[in-house]
Amino acid sequence: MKKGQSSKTVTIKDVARQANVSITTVSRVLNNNDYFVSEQTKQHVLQVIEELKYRPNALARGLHSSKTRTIGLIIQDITNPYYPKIVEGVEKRAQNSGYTIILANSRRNPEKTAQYLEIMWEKRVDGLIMVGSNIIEDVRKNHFFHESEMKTVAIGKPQDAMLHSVQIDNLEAGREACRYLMSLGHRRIAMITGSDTSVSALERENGYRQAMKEAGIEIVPDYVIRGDFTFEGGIRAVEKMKRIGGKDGITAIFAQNDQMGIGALNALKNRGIRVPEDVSVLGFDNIQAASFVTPALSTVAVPMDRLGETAMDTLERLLNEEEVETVQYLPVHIECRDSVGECRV
Amino acid sequence: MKKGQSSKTVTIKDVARQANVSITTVSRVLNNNDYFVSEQTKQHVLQVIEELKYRPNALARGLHSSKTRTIGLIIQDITNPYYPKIVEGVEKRAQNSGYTIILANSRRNPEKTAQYLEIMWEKRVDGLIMVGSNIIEDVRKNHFFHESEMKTVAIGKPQDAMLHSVQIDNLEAGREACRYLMSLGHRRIAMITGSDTSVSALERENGYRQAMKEAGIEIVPDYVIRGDFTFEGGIRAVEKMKRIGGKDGITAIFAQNDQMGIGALNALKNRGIRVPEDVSVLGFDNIQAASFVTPALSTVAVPMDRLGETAMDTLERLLNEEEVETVQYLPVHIECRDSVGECRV
DNA sequence: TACTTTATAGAAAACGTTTTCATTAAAATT
DNA sequence: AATTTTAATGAAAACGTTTTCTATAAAGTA
Repeated sequence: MKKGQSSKTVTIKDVARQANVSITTVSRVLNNNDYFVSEQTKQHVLQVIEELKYRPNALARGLHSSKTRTIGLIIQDITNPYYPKIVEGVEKRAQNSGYTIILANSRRNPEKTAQYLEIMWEKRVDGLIMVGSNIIEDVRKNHFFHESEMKTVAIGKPQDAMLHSVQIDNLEAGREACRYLMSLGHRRIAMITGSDTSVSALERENGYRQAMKEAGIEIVPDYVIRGDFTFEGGIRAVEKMKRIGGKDGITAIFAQNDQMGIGALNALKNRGIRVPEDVSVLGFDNIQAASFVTPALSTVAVPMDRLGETAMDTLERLLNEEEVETVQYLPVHIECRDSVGECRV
Repeated sequence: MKKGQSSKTVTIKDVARQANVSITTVSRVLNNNDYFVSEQTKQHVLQVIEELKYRPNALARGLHSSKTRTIGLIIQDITNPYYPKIVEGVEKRAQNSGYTIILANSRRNPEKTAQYLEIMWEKRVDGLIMVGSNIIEDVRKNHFFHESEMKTVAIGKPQDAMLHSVQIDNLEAGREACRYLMSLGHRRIAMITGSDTSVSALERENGYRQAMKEAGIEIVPDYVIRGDFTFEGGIRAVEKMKRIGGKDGITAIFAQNDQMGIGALNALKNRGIRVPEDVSVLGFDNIQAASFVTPALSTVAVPMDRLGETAMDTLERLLNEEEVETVQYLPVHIECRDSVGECRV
């Protein structure tokens, strides 16, 4: 423990001293505020900075400017295969433009969301991206969210039409999915819904109902089974279904997410029902596991990476005070794999 | 756009003025530095704080104290099902003790890692958790990492024995896995290795070799097939295997991660080889998809959440200047599902 | 030549805290 | 009653930047 050489972290002062200029000048070359500093001094200062490996203290900077180049990303549950892709999308664009992400994983707990918002406010994040209707609502009602007047973009459908958002059109997606099944000859199409608190779930269901109606097919109430977005929920749903396949059984199952779709696949295997020969199964989301299972799950592919990327792009434009359309829809497509086939009856 | 009432954000000054005390006093009640402030004033100030919904500016605080209550979490690829659980583990503990996470997703790019480290240094994170040997090495060699003298804990095996780390014992895990298969009567056990740059992969392989040796079984070179930790790699590996099942074919396949294990499952189905009747398949990691596939994949379960939690706990103790053992091993266990059975030949 | 402009630079205030030091009033001790 | 201790408070410096304002010297302009 020697005394003299305490390796203090190098500040702008050190650079100034070493370069024989004022800190003002250093600050100027640092910010490239070409505000009048001679090329010569500039180069010299730059060299000293390099020598000393000086990096400005972001706290000091932020304190003064109230800009932190940090954004908050609030999600429900990083463990859900749906989210990591979104996170990556956001992260990609964020890093690209010099923003850092504070990750807030609410674990579906509104209280945690509130805590995180308070922290985001304390840390003066420049903006916020939030994913999922629940979160969006939790945030919208929060005091500190309003206090901060944070620029925000939602991934998903906000109640408040004023909020900027990036979404997929769940109704249209449900409709298309259903039409796709009908185009293969299916008429007796069952649906495993999402949890009844989910807005997306409801819209997908409406899309399905609408498509059926348009095709003049009456929906047997038994064909719509409440699910909960879990693997087990998918299994239970299939167990509840009466007749599957055969002359007047269900010929196709449309699950509102892949987890349930995969659950359905497993339950069908257990009941000795072949997919897609006896019944087709269509999922939603296109998580990685969908391509791992056998038969590989056909699904409505949500562009999760693009959602993240677009959200970050939008946020950035908001932060730059540029105009952006309030709601942006991203297209889905149907990823055809092995679990959906033509109707055989 | 009225002029007078610009809703300025409320600072400690506002609280002080409103409460008719000095900012020193406010600061004192804020920090609960029970340094001499009368109960009465304290309550009064607290009330004003509540009224004004005042929250201290973390930047100003951090600037003064050089403590930001923020940690950096550097991972390779959030999209890989292995990581989200770790992230959640870290996040859980972090939030619990008032730390915020800056997420750095390096996307396997050393340059990005370097950029992130620079930012972490600029933002004065208190500590760092890094996951995976590559990352650990990239970080270890980085200038700003040393500059910052950041407290760090690695998840995985660091080259530098001085670094604190939380790990599983890959060699022992490989050994146990292999012994488990042998205990079911398997002798002709193939291994699909991980990428050859991975330290863990090498150790798991060594464990396997050691177990085989201990049992006096010679390893046919053909039985060890280079993989790359991907689903497709698992498929290709199985395609390369000559005899599987039957009198003197391979009776068990030990894949070094679940993705490859699942790939193997698919390839075997394609070749018309039954699992586990003809051949058993054992994976590694225990990702969610392992329980989704059929037959459900038996696997060496890595406690990913615990790794994250323990890492954060350790980091916290480091930050509190407490003593912590340098390396901590967490136990794995074998998750028995359907893809492994007794050897039938 | 005398005055204005312009390029370059620095001093000092500000950002919102925490902390050190000083001050006062009340209480305790002599 | 005079002194010391202690409880409660505030003023001001510090943290590391950016920015505004001021100052100088060189270069143009009249």
